[in-house]
Amino acid sequence: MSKNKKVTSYDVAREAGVSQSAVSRVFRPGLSVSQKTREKVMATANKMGYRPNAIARMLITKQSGMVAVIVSSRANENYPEVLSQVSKQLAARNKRVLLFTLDDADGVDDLFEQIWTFQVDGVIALAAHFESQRLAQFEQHKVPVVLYNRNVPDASTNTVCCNHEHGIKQLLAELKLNNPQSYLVLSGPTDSDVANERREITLDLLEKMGEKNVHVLYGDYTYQSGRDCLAQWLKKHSAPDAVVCSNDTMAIGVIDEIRENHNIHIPNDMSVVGFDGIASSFWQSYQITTIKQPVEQLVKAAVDMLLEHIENSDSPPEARVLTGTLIKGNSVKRP
Amino acid sequence: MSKNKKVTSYDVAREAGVSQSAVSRVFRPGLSVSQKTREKVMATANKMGYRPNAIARMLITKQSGMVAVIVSSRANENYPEVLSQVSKQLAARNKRVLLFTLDDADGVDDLFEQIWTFQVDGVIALAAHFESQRLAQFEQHKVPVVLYNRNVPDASTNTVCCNHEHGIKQLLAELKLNNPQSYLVLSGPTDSDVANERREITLDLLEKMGEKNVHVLYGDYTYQSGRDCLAQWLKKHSAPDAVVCSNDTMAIGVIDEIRENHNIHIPNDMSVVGFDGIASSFWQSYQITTIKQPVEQLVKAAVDMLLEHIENSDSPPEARVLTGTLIKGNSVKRP
DNA sequence: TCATTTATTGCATTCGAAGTCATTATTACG
DNA sequence: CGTAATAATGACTTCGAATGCAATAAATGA
Repeated sequence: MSKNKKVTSYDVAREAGVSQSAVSRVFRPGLSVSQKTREKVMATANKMGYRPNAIARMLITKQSGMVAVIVSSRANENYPEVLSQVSKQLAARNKRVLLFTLDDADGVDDLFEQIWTFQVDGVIALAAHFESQRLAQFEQHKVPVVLYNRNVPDASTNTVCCNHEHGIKQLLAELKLNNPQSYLVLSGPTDSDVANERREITLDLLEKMGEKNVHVLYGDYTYQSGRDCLAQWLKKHSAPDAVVCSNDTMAIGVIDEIRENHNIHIPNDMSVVGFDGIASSFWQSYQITTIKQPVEQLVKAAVDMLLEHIENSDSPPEARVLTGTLIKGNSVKRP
Repeated sequence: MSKNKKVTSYDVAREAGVSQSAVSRVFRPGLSVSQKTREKVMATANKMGYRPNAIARMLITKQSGMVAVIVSSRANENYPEVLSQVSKQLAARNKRVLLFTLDDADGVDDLFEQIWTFQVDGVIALAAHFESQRLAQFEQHKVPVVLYNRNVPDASTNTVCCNHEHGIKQLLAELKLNNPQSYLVLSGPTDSDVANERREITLDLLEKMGEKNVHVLYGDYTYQSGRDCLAQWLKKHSAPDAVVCSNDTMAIGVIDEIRENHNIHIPNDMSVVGFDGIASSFWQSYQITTIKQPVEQLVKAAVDMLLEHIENSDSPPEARVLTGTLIKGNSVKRP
């Protein structure tokens, strides 16, 4: 029945007839306390409903035990799974998630203010785009950061990423089995680094394959944009043999648009591939041929890396690239 | 170029030739500081890269500015949207989100420990089940809490919820247009309060409508469980005329199962309804008749309520019930 | 049993900003 | 110009737990 004010370590100490230090030591693991006082303190602490105040602890230890997780609105549909994994895996390492959602570029200034003032131990950014000068700030403030799902060429930042080139190569090989004569590349928004990377890799590979008949359209990763792009295209052009989408959601949109408004059969008349391996890409009605990102391993890599840098502030930046798995769905004809 | 240690208000004060109090005042809005010192302090602060330490502030003000958001694994597919809304709306009210994911009942003890130690200003629980004795703890610790998407009968807790009864009534009325002879109710998991509520309401209403041929199956809110339940059922029984699913994801599973393995046409031979109005329920290939939850308004209600209780600790508990909108899709035949 | 090592304990200080209060600088006004 | 009212400022204390250090108790060995 705690009346009105919070119970502090002093209150417990007084009640248990020990010093405040003793109480503190009982609640810190691995410190020298006799069995007798430990029990005595624990008993009174429980009785009084005492819980150590993490804020005070943070102030003195200079470790907040919190990791800022930044979710950009450009993160695609697999972000809920990623976020849930991040939370779980950080919890297992005794870190809490301070969540920030980033809507537009405007919010970045404020976001960074928050990050510095909240003294987070580290930062994980999901698919967010930061200028390199922003990234430099992390170093200045000595806050370790890991970029999830982003490749930074200059290699001075910690990144975890799925191997886009390898994945897209596999997808294109799968498409090539049917020897398509025309390609439509459905890119994500140009303000998404991942989208740009996927598009450029796709175009490069297609060029290397000697494909001439390649066109690019720009969506925004959403279902509707997948539909709209395809509808738009078919108004003026004939159907492409293969559609390469930068993510599964747009691929689903493409499939639905074709189904509703056009007399084209997938995969017989047209092939569609996606990327990510989100849950709905496996649904019976779609069964998209795609690359499934190894989310759990990616997150594990990100968390491991972040904690390494938190514990060891001078470990060098690192880029980990994991390989996704090709899912042979039913949106590409199998000869 | 901050060398190694963090810049504190004292450092800025010394550099700017003022007292620490002055620096503090500059960074607190609405306090009496002359234009001259304000500028002087701001200048040196910027030069030195000073940011107020939120941890220290929390300690003295006894306000962490953080709200714990608990996401239960039982939260269904619309939780990413909810979470994103929560984060946005709390940010607008100058609160940060400390995210906790709750996997199983085991984690609850630990979760509550964390909540108390981190001195959060309030808690929003998404679709989580807590024993009433747990809820009492919030009161003891004087931490305001709002349960999202949960109805608690005893009314001593703040809750925000979609009007299940009204919604389900509309869905059943929609089904009734085809005068179905048999109903299959596909419930969510029994350890989810929302699932139980939706199921019981459904059964009550069906009984009041005088329907005799009603059967219940239990899934776990997932796509696969929707498929499995229906497959299982059809092995031994004939197809029901109407399937009432506790959420959209299972409804999608039901539709896909029918499409793949059975010669039954939806909606001509069988009607299916869902609940939630998740994005994929609108997709062309499904177009489920469902109730769309007013997520933004629900979250706004939750956030408003929480902040009201944070600012005014003796305001009485409140239950807000918002009404969802019936989406007339294509999974129920329209006479 | 006594000296010596080792395990416990308490005191006092620290973390960094905020707020109280008394003091000083400004302004307003008769 | 003097006085009252107001604004601005700084010294000092506070929040609650952690920790270095010194003091004390327990354990070990001779």
